[in-house]
Amino acid sequence: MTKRSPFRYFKTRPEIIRLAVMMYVRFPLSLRNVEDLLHERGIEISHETVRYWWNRFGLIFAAEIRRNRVNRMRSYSNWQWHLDEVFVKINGETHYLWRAVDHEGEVLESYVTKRRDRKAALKFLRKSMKRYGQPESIVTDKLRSYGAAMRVVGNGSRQETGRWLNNRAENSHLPFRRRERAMLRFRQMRCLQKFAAVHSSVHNHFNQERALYSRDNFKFNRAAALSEWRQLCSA
DNA sequence: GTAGCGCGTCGGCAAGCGTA
DNA sequence: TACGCTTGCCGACGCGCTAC
Repeated sequence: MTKRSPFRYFKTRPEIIRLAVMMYVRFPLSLRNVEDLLHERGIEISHETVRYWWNRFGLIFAAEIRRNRVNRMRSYSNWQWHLDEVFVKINGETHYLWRAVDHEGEVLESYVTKRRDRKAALKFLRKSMKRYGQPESIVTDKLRSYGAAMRVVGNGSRQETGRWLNNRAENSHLPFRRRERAMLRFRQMRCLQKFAAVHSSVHNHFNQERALYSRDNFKFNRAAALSEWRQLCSA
């Protein structure tokens, strides 16, 4: 069975679509910023087209990035997970974005809920464990919903809590917060869920932790990530 | 200090156009 | 006819300015 290209029917070249989606998701740019930057390169499209592409291809690209990483045997570590949640306002209503991060700072899972209770924590935990399996230990803040949910799934003994232990998860919110600020706000819960999922995949893909490597290594990894991005959905 | 206002920018929607 | 894409507009919100 031959796989049909998701770019079929599109008038614009796939590399331009990939570029626009990468600009919008990876950097704190608005739809209109992307429109203007592409205009500078002689590409005439409207901000609505950028939104249309990102809606159409965001999840497809994110899924392919995840698949590629698994295929390259970059197994997601189950040694230690860090869980944390942040407030996100949608039309004046508080929602919660839950995140699971592994010990290397790689975002494993993002999930949006309206509440912060045991039920929400349980749903998030089950979703993460379904995809990545059971971790050896889970670091959380002192929100009691985590403990209650972990007792339900039978790994209550693996929980570690501490004021500073969870900085890794807290730090993972920073790029998201920067992005949220640029967008000014999210309008819908499903939009936030979608953006969080795609943003974490793209952030994982391009995040080279430049401080930990030599300049040469960093440049090599960055070029490899970009080259891989340019191949997305090209098969 | 703060309340009110106007402006600019944002994402999002609906309708319609152009093209294969 | 189906689909990609544009246009025009909307409501929400942040920010700066002004008056009190």
